[in-house]
Amino acid sequence: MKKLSIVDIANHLNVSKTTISFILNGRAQEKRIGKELVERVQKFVAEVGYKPNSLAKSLRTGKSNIIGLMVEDISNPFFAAIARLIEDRAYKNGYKIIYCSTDNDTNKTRDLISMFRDRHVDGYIIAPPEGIEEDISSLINEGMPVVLFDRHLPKVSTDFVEIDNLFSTYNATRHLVQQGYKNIAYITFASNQTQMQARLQGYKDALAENDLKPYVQEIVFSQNEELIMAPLQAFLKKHKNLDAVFFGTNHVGTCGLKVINSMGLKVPDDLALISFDDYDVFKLFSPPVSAIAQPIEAIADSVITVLLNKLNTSSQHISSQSIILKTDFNIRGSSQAVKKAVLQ
Amino acid sequence: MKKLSIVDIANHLNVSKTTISFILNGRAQEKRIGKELVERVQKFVAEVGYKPNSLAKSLRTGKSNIIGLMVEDISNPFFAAIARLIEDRAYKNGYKIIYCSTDNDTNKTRDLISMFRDRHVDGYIIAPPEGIEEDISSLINEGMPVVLFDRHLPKVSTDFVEIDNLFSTYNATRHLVQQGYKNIAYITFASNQTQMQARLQGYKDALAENDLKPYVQEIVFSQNEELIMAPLQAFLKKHKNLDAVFFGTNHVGTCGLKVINSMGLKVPDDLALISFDDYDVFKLFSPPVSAIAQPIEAIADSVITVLLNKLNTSSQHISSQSIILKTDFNIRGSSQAVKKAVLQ
DNA sequence: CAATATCATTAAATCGATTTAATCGCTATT
DNA sequence: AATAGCGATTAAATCGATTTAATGATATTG
Repeated sequence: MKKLSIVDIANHLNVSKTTISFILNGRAQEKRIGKELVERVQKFVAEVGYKPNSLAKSLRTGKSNIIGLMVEDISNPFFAAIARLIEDRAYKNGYKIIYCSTDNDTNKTRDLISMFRDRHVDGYIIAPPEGIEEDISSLINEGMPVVLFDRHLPKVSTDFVEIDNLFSTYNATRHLVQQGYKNIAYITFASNQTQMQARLQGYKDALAENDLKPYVQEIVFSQNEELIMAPLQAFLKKHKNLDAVFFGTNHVGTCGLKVINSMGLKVPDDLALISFDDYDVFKLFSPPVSAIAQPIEAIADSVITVLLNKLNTSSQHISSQSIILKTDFNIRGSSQAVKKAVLQ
Repeated sequence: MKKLSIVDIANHLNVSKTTISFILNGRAQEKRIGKELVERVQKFVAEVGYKPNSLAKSLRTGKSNIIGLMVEDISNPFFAAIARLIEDRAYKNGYKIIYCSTDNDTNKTRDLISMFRDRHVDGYIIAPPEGIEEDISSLINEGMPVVLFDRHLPKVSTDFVEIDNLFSTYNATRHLVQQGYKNIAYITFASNQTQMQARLQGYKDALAENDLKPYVQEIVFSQNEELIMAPLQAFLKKHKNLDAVFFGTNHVGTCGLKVINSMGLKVPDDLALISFDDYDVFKLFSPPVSAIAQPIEAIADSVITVLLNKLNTSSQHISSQSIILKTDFNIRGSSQAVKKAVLQ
């Protein structure tokens, strides 16, 4: 029982395949096709469960109804959650997702973009690594809808969705200062990506305003957690005077907790903590760790809305938009009184 | 600057497109095409960076080099990790992944399978929900390579990769018994899936062997964590005599920890804990929670290896295989002496 | 009534590849 | 000298849709 093609349908009904195609694509009225013919075709198509071959369709029309989604690492809970929400919205709008993890590797990303292009995806959602500016630009020049998220590329003018990174860390750091902490470290992955730089800057700004000395440790990213924990531990051991630590990403945060646990440090008596990204680990740590929660749903919603918009309006000359979303600062592990004071 | 097609190449070189196709598909020798011609074509193709249109290719050959991956929920860290590993291996072998989350919803899964089929994916990797037996069977009957994982469908004979669920919970429960715990509860999601039933059975078996009374709480799955935590909390409040709790999945485990935290229970003095699936939360909880770790890499490796095998050997009459992998029982939060005793 | 519109439908071209079957020029065989 | 065989290449069919341009039939118009 082979799959039926449009020709089979046409033959069986003694109608040309052109007519079938018109009817199935809702152009019956426009083409003034007889009402009973339309019904007869629709009935038969429903009966045998015919579905047009989408490869053939794509080949002819140039559309694939596939969106390419490139995250940094699908096994990172932040990206997994975003991907999940985007997937749902995309499917509801008739789009499928092909996804992949870039590992922030420029060459890998380049390959992946070329594979996506090859597959004729209709649009791209990308958390871009550095160095990929030209490839993205050429996509855009070809008229491809591209939405960046989590970070952006200053040299590329396109739509992107981000959070207010600088204010988030600035605000949280200021909170630490107000609590009376003096020696506040910031530990992050070494990266020139916009979001990482903005977060670092927010921290520095808050310290500078209060004439405090910054302690920054940048760690080279690695799949191997040991290689993250080792320098982290060395840093903490070197700076015995620290009374608070700010983790720049969820991954640094969990690695940091492991180190702190293994060193037997007490939170927040020995060391107060804040992490970027909120996450079960931080809520369940005892005492729970304060964290900056990104608005995952809003990010996913914005990304897909912007992209669908671009897909549906063929005019390429809408000026691109940047959406900057607010984060939530979830203060934990401090007394009720302090919470109130900070939240005003 | 439009994308080049094989015709453009052919015209430019004054050769037929047939020849180009043969050369590009490595059939030059077989077709005895002149050596310098081959070189001339290859040089030009490399020069202009021509890449065959894969849609057209798929349409003609019926192959897509796409693997459909259906997990329960990509935002669940277990599935996210598996997906990531499968993705890597697939890309290395020239396959792309289209993935989706089934939510264990039979109807949604049916739709998704039909979408995958429509896209002509070459093979399927599925963590199947119940009730999808017929759809999977029909895929297999059509000659599609299908590999199930995490669970299997008893009424469908196909390859699958699983862990030894029954032994895992049996062994861990027995450990609790040996530690002297008497009132051990098992909290899980209500599900007839094979892995869930096997885990439950392992727990029951261990208790039965020791003439202990089982306390089982089955919770209806929900996206909303409140709806998981509420019945969980009610259960714990009802059975004040419990001295240990076994969580059947990572999600139940983290929700359980939240409830236990909010109730102010001390672990393991008030309540000893074990969770299925190991996970940062359990390692960082204080004191850390014992957990059964699935061999993520081995699962992903097995799955993709089996599938690639099926894709490469066209003969469909290799008997299907079931791969059952061992888990690691990570005992935490007990004294060194006890650990040694248990591990022998 | 011839010319023109309108209707309803369809033949044929097209998308960009693969693959089958044919072609053409030579050489070897009988 | 006719035929067969081979080597190198290609014309044409095919995959399954969409879309343009055309067709035949009927209705309208001046």
